Amino acid sequence: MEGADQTMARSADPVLAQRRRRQILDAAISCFRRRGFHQTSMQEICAEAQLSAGALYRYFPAKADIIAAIAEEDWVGKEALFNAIARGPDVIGALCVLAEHALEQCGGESSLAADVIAEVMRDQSLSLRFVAHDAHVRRRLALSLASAQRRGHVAFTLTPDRAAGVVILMLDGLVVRAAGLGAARARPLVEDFRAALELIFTPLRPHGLRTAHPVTQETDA
Amino acid sequence: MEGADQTMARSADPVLAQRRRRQILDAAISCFRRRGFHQTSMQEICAEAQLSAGALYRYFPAKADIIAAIAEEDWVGKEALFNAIARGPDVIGALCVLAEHALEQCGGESSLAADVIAEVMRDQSLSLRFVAHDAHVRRRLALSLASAQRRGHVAFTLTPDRAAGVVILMLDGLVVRAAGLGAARARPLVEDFRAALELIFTPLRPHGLRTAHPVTQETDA
DNA sequence: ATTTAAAGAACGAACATTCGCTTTATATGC
DNA sequence: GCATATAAAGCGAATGTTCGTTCTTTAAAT
Repeated sequence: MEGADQTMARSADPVLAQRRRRQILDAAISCFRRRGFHQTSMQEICAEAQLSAGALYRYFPAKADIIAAIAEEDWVGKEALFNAIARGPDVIGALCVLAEHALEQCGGESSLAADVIAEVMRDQSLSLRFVAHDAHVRRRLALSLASAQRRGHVAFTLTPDRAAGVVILMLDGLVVRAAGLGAARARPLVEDFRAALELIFTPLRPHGLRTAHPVTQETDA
Repeated sequence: MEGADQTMARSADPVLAQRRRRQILDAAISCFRRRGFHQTSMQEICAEAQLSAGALYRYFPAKADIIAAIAEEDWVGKEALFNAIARGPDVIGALCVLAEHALEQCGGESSLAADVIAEVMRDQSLSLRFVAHDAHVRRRLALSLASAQRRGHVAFTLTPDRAAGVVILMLDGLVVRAAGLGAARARPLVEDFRAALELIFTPLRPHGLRTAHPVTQETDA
């Protein structure tokens, strides 16, 4: 066999490759936000990334792979957020922060949430990953809620799993409306979200002293 | 100037035109469900509708108009559903029926919900219509809930408007997850939805006999 | 000298839309 | 009634563009 250890020029640097991938992903995210997955051309992404088509295709073999990478990144980020939640006593507050965060991700510019879901519906490998991530998030949130209940930070009558389901339902709804209405118009919905949370999760005083009434004052009957 | 009132032949029949529009819309919906708005070609829609491109363009001047018509139709349908709700005593039941209905619309095949939202984000005229329809639905639901409360069918501590916001949040979440997970996997979420509703809206006995506690009973403190 | 990285022109396929033509149905003149 | 003029309805190939991707070439670094 001819030379395996001949001259060796310019070893492939994985850290530089990772940097390029990030640069491409950032450019793609920016373009996709502006025009959506299928209305954005590869040339647009190339221009935004200041890279040629040939170079880009060295890092992502197809457009679908860019989309998949963006979706994956999004889900991993969400998992991290959910993992960090509800360690403190103020579970409701933490969930509202999460809601605000979700809202701001769609702020000003368009979010990719709708595009990602649309893609998940039609791409089987994306679908599998989505289902897995979703199950993980729900399980994690249920555990956190159960833990918070055990520590006496919060009281609720639902199963932790069901409670997690409800919370996720509302958060997803928030994301959709933020996408459809824009962040500004969707912001008041966070207060609706909070109000619902306070009905579902009765907050308790850190030392067991209960609050008077978890909800708004009554209107006339 | 030659004949203005010469012979007059074959008057344009608006009912036939409407029939053709429907045929085209049905074909487009079918295609769009399968492949999404921007991955479906006009030729595909023509084939599905068994119509030539030239004929199709007589009824819809552009692809975007087909999309807009489908979205509009969807929203009008939703408004009708919300208008009919909560006339009876079982508000929660009616809302769950609505949830089931939303779920089944995505059953088996993909829904267009995500595609529509993605389009709304980037098309200004669509966005205006969406905001209007959304506001209308929310107002209507709030009125229905207030009415049900006045009649003693249900009791809740939230503002009717806030309550409506929460319900819509959850319903939207349901639609998204039905789209992402498929109808089968999303079905259990309807029970979560119902459980949440029962915490927010305490059902009352038809003759005004109130149930014991509008909110959750307390756990240990 | 050799290999990686980048470039960017080139590729065929597919796209939304248009256009000139044909068919079809009807209202009129005889 | 029949022929005919008229316009709506429909057709489908053609249009020019744009697409995602590939390929050949060049630059840089070891």
